[in-house]
Amino acid sequence: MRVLSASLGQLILEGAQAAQRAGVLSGCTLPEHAHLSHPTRSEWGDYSCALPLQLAKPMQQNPLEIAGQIEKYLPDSVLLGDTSVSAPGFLNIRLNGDWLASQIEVILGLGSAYADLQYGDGKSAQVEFISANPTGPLTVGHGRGGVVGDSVSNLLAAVGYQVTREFYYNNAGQQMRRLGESLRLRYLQALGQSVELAEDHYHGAYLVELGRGLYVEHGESIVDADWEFFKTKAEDAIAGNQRDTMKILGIQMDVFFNEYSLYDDGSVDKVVEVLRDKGFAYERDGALWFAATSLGGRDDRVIVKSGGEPTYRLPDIAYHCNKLQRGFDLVVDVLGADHKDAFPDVIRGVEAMGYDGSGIKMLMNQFVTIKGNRMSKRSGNFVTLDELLEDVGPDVVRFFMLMRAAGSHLDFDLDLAREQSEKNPVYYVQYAHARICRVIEKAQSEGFLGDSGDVDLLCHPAEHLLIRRLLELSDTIDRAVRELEPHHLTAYARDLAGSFHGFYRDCRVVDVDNKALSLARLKLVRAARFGLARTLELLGVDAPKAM
RNA sequence: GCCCCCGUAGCUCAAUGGAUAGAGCACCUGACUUCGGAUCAGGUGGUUGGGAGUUCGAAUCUCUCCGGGGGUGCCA
Repeated sequence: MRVLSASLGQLILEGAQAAQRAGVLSGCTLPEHAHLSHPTRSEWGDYSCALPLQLAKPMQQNPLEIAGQIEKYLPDSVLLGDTSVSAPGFLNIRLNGDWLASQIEVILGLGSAYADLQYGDGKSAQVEFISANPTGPLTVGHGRGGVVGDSVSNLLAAVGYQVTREFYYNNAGQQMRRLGESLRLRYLQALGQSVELAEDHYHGAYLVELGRGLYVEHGESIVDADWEFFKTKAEDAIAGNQRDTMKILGIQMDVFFNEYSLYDDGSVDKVVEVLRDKGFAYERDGALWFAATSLGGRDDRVIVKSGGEPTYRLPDIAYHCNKLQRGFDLVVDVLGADHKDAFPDVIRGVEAMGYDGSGIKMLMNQFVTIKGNRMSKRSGNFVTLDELLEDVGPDVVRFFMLMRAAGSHLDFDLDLAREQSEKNPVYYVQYAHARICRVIEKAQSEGFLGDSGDVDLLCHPAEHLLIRRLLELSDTIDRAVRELEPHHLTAYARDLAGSFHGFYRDCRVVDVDNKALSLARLKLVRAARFGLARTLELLGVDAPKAM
């Protein structure tokens, strides 16, 4: 399917070109795209375009006159219904009702993939998200990144990309030592020893439980084990817990990329070697520095500490080189706000290594608060994603996380999320789907079978609006992919559900006294089911048949 | 100090340089004895944090100030 607003914009540009050729508009350069919007008043049609206003200056002509000429020279197209011009210079378009009705058959023919696009065909994309250290349960912040990353993955697949969902398993480095030490101390506490955790240890209750568990299992036999033993115990338990949580949230990773492998296969050493050879790395104060400033960065960065241990930046660069070596056309890093500043340095590192970093995009998501409370993992004061999921369920978590632009702070409204009523926007959308299923069942029970309906009978404004909305799923997918902003889907889901509810009120579907119209409307209802189910699928939210 | 993100209705947030800035929640008033009322229709509610600038046109772009968050580690 094609993006409707883009097709209309193309027609308008063709009209402008034709008017230029006819000499009624001056021959200035036209923009590549004509932007369309939905007008606020229904008498202005389905779409309006401000192109004439933009052209007024370069053309040295009155915008209303420009709009009139473009209207006159619009090419013949089945898409176009009434057109009009309004002050101060808008060109308004109403879609052709017959064409709209005919699109129902197109949707039914294509099924739930009807709105998919093809511009990613033959390309591959990798989306890295969550990538939590195995040092504690997933937080609601990880949940946001997870839901955003998973939906972006769905969206990329919907435009044709072969998508790999990847979790960077960050299990080397100093944090893991702290984790091992923390668990060792918790175990010793379980033995009754009076030892205290240091400030930079992990204080969460989950390690207390793990420590007790180790005591129950091993007694005092591991009292002399070192931090690495405890690190492995903690890591295994926590990673398993994280995967369980992701499963509940409906996230299925394709690859768990292990940081250790970058050391094992020499990738990390290779980065050091190449950066040294190219003069992008130098020694100072016993440490190895990456000369980020020579590549436009603000500060040079340590990549190997004076003790010989790499900082996180070094394996990060190696990892991103590895992504490009695997041939991905598009790489998306879904990062929390705390990792945002490190991203440009990684890209500089990748480019210093000789790769083209332009295909690597960052999707930053701001932190999440619940009822206004900040959460911090090291202090142990946080609501886990597990707890949130148990409280309100995965559908509500996913939908709420996707209601906001990723870059906006998200204040999770627990009271609203717990509300199982009309107040909750998730149920508004799911209810529309359940209602659709019920109408279809009702129609079958009343003997409306088969697909003989004639869609030409559908000419009610509420029907037209619903069809238009269904077609706009392509626009929504296109925009969400272009901007890497999956939250457009939740807004669309509410609009589409609203259009269906409006249609349901105005247009009775199952009417034994009007079989022909009933059969036609039934087709529209089935098409609406594809649209709503697909939207919910892209969001990762269940589309229930009853609720 | 410096860098980045955010600031929009009482609350939580939308809005691709375009028309009278939109939804949901809250509050108020209504709706088919028929397909699910978890719905629908209407109302109240705004100096888009303040100020200046660019533009025919600014929530959107620029500058400045204020407020919130993040970063500025040889932590990740």
